[in-house]
Amino acid sequence: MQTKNNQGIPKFNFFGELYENYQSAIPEGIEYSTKEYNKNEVIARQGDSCKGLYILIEGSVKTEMIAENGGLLHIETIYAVTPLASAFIFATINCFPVDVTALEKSKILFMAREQILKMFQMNHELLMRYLRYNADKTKFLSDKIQMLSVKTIKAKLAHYILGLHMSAQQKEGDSFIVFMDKNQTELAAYFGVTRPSLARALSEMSRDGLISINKKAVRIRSLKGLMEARG
Amino acid sequence: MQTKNNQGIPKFNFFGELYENYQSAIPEGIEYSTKEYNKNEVIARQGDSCKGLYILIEGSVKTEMIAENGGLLHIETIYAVTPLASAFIFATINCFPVDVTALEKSKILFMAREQILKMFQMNHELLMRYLRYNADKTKFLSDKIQMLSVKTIKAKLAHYILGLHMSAQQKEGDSFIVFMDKNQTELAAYFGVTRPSLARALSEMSRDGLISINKKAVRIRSLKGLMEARG
DNA sequence: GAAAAAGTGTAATAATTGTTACAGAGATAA
DNA sequence: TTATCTCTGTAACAATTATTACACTTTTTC
Repeated sequence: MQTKNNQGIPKFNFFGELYENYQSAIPEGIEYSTKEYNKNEVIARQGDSCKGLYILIEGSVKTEMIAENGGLLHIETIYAVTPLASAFIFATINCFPVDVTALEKSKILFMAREQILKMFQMNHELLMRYLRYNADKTKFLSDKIQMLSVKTIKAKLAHYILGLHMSAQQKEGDSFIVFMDKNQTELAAYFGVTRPSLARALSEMSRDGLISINKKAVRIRSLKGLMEARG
Repeated sequence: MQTKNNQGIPKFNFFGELYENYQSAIPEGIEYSTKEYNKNEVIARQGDSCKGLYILIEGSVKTEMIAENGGLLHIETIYAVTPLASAFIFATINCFPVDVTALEKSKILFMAREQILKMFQMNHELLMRYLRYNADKTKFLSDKIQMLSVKTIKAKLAHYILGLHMSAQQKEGDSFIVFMDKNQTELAAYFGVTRPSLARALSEMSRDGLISINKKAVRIRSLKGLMEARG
C-alpha cells in the first residue's frame, strides 16, 4: 500500500486523495499527534477503546484484526500508509478487536473523534471522501460475504464467471468469452478453498460442457448450465 | 423491524433515532419525495444507479441483495421501516446490486445525495448517527466474515465459545461455565451449517473432553484444548 | 538461453460436512 | 393433562473438499 512519488518519498493517502505528507493533508486548526513505537512494542490491546483515527504512517504492524483491505482473521501484517480500525471510530462499541504490535520502528498518527468531526465540518470534500471510503469498504465486505456464503466451489465459480459476464464479455461464434482477473492460486485464496480443489472443480465444469478454459480466458459454453450451477 | 408506539402507529427509525413519522425526522429545507408502488411493481433493477437514500416507509419488498440486517445472498423480504442499499449511496460504484420488487402496496421515500449532504451539514447530530449506523454495520459484516472464514464447524464452535468466555463467564469448581445466546438451530444458521452437523460437532467435542453441555450452558473442561481447536 | 520460480493438471486417500430419517425431550397451548 | 410443536441427539450414507504428492508448463530472472 506504500505509494511513492517521483522522488521515491512515500505519499500520504488520506481517504483516497494523495498528499506529499500527512502535514499537508490535514487542514489548519485540526489537532493531532504522532507517536513512535519500537519493534515489538504494543500499540493497542484487544478491548482498548478506540477514541479516534489511527493511521500507520511509517513502518509496519502485526495484527489479527480484520484489515483495512478486507483480509481475514489470521494474523496479518499491515504496512504504512494505512488507517487502523477506521471502521470502529464511530461504532457504538468502539474498541480494538485484537492486539496491534509494531513489527519494526513505526509511527502512528492519532486524531481524536471530535477533531475528525471538526475536520469534516471544515472540509466537506473530505467528508465525502470518508463516506466513499467507508461505503467502498462495506461493499467489499458484502461481496466477500456473498462469496463465502455460496457453499460449493462450483457454485462459487459459476457466480464469479457470471459476474464477469455481466460486467464485460466478448462474443465469439455462438458463445461468450470472459477473462478472469485472477490466476487459479489467487482465486483459490479469494474463495477460501485449496488450489487443487479449485482446479478439480474447473476441470469438472469443463468436462460437463459448462465452460472451456484457456489460461485466463473462459468460454461460456452453457449460460443456462452456469445459472443452474449457482445453487 | 417495525416499531410501534403507544397508539400502534409505526414510528420512524431514522438511523437510530425514533420519530413519530418521517416528516418530523427530516429537517426544514431538505427536499425529498415519496412514491407508491403496487404489488409486484419493480422498484429498482440490478445495475440501476443509486443516486441517494431510499427508505421503505410502508409495505414490504422482495430482494436478493445483502440486506441492511446483514442477511445473505438468497432472496429476502424486507419490511418497513428500513433503508434500502444505504451502504451504496456514497460508494464509487453506486448501483443496486439486484432487483427490488414490491410484495404489496408499498411506499418509498427518496432523498438525493446532495440533500443528504446538506442535511448532514445542517444537523451534525444526524451525521454522527449516520456514521455510527454505518460503522455498526461494518462491524457486523466483519464479524460475519470472521465466522464464515473459519473453516471447520469445531473451530467455529471453539471461536464462539471462547468469545463468550471473554465477555462473561462464571467459575464453577475448576472450570468455567458460559451461556450460549442462541439455540442449536439458530447457531447452525449463524454458522451457515446444517443443524445435525452442528449437533455432531458438539457431541464430539463433548466426547473429547473439551466441553460439557447442559441446555444452553457450556462448561469449558479444557481451555487449552479449545484454543487449539480454533485452528 | 539456462536456471529458477511460479503456476497448472491430476490422482489417491483422508477428513469433513450434508442429507435424510427417526425417536425422544422439552415447551406451549387448548 | 393431553396434544402439538419445537428443539435435540443420533445414525447411515452420499457428496464435497482437504491433503499430499508429483509431473508438467509457463513465466521470470540472471
